[in-house]
Amino acid sequence: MKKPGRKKENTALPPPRSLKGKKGSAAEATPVPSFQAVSAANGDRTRVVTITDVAQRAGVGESTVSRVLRNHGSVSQATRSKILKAADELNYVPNRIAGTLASMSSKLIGIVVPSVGNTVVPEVLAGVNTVLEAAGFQPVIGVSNYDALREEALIESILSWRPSGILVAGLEHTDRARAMLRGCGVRVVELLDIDGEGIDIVVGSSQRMAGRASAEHLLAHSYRRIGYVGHDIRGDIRAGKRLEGFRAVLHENGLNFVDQEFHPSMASSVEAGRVGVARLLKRQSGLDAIYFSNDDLALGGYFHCLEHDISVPRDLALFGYNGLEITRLTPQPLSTIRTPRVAMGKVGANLLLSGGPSTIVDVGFELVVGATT
Amino acid sequence: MKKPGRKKENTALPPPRSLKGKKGSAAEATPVPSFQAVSAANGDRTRVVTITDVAQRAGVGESTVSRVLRNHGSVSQATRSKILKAADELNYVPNRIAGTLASMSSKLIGIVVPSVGNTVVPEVLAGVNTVLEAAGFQPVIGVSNYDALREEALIESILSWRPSGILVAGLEHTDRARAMLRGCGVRVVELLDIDGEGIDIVVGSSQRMAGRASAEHLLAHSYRRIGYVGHDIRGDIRAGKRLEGFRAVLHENGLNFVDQEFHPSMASSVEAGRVGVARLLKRQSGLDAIYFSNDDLALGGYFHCLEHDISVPRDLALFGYNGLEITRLTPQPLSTIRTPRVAMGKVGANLLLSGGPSTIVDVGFELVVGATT
DNA sequence: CTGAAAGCGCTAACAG
DNA sequence: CTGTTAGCGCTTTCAG
Repeated sequence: MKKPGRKKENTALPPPRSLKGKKGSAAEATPVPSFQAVSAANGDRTRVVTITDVAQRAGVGESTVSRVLRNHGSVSQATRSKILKAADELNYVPNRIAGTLASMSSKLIGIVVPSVGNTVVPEVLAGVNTVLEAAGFQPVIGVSNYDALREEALIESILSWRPSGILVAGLEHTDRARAMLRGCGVRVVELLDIDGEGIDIVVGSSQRMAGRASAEHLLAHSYRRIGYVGHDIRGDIRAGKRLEGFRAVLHENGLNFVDQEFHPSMASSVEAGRVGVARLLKRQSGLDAIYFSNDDLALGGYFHCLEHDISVPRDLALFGYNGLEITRLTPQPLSTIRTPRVAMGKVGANLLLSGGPSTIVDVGFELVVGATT
Repeated sequence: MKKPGRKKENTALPPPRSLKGKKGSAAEATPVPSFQAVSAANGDRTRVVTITDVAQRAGVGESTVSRVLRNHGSVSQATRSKILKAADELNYVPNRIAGTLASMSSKLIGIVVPSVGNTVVPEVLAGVNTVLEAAGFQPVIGVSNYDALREEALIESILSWRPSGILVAGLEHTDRARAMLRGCGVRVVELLDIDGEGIDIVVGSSQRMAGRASAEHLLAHSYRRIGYVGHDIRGDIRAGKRLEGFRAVLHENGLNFVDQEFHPSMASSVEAGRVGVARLLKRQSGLDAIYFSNDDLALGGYFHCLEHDISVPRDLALFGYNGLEITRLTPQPLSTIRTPRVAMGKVGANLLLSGGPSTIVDVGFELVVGATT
């Protein structure tokens, strides 16, 4: 007699732990020895409740249970409630891994973001999440830390969960990452930026135009001796594009940055802005305005000015990017460019789920004239 | 002839829209038709490459491919490279859904957080992620918005992905949520707070003690007419506990809050702090210090003072909670309580994966005496 | 060192 | 309306 493959254990199924100790918080003296499902080798192996258990308890077939639980197909009210009751009593939690494999369509959505330094990414995610949740999807997230190779690895890893769609930040990816996204067979949304070639759906605003708008604003306000303070933008491609746009306008007007300072920190930060401005001013280049890679840095610069009694914008004008909530709450609201991040996330997620054609959505940006220019 | 079961569809799946107007960036000449797929079975159905395809191409059995790909079990160098080559050529991306189902152990970790308003949660997640990633785990995240029922739903939903562990914020959950966490059979980590009854592993710091320490600090500095500015703390239980601790100390000293202001906003925010302080001061209660539910609020209050030339701390002292980076970069560093968030995340994730016994880890906090008290 | 085959838990035809 | 059954793609015995 052959006995290949794994044999189904016949271990006695311990009564489905009815945890419901009810009776309130405090009490609850359940002895739970060492949690983790009593992996106690052999002996009493704790098995998780399956649809089969529910079916048996309700005295019906598995498929009927499946129908009821997914609320799909018609089932008599009587059977339905019988099943629901059984499921509840057994504390049944469906196994979506199995469901996904069987149905070949998952309720997982992959998301790869560059960082979670400031609130920009979280805000976008909040928008995305609103939509996903309403549609019953669960996000699987990866953080690349502005590292293209890490991003590539994350994409591969996430794709192996066979998500129904994937959202990534920006348009720049390694060739292999792009190839994977192209070939994975699911919708791809690239968020935040629209300057470049997209894969499928692109939702964002032009970084270059934002940079240009910032420069034009400063020039229109007669600032001419402009400096730049940024973080390490080798990885932050979008910050680089803004800088490029800004610089282009300067050039078109026969100008250039008078001085600039790059903070070696990878992530943008308030501190980088503070330090950068301090250094720049120490060099006495006679600046009348500073353009920052984003609001975090601008905020830092602004704090430096506040502390050192540098009158803004009389002595020095400041301009950032993002339009973070905090920038309109500082003693003087900061001049910046605000992007509709939550909306961007919602739009992206909606397009991802909607199944429409590939598109590019420019959500635009708004130049916020604060009191620092 | 019976033909039950599902027949494999032959529907032509539309090729994953190649938005690409080609011409791409530099290289990209790789003929990679369409990544991971196109096993163009019969017809032109875009089928995803499976382990079977790799096995066939390499002329070996599936199990051998599995062994090589998981780097588990011994395989001759020759076969190994043959397989690796085949997998590469086919652009094979393993299906972890299937793998998880078969092995009954996933590389997914569930995470449920209350919000992503400020950087507190992202920082904890960063710590968690560092550890998870290094161990090859992928986080599945849910955001509860400080809503216990939503949290319960999220926990259930996440548990249905059969994660190998789950991290949640705080110790307060609905009875059903707690029951699910207890009975799910995997390790559970409760982060941020340690004041209460934990389920399995608890990593955080005492909110109550933090509140007490704040009060003691202010009293020690002779502030007596203290006010409170907070957001809607019905949902933010931890803020409530801090307030409770603070108030307890006041009572023990025969004092009480002179006045208080709760901003109806659910999430904490800089604006709530600004508005709250403005209202409080308008009532002229002769306050000499204000305790905030957290740094966001404190920051808002500080900005109000800066704008209205209220000398801090001479006219008014301010005290927050969290120790966000920005609080030490404002013109005057804010007095606050700093918690080791990244470390907390790391510790939590490590314990989750390590398989040790249930424990409670108090990561403590540090009272940062800034310039606002 | 390698292959065959039996499931993992669930979904989706298909046949009552 | 409901049960039966054949997989989903992979892992894991078990037998060469």
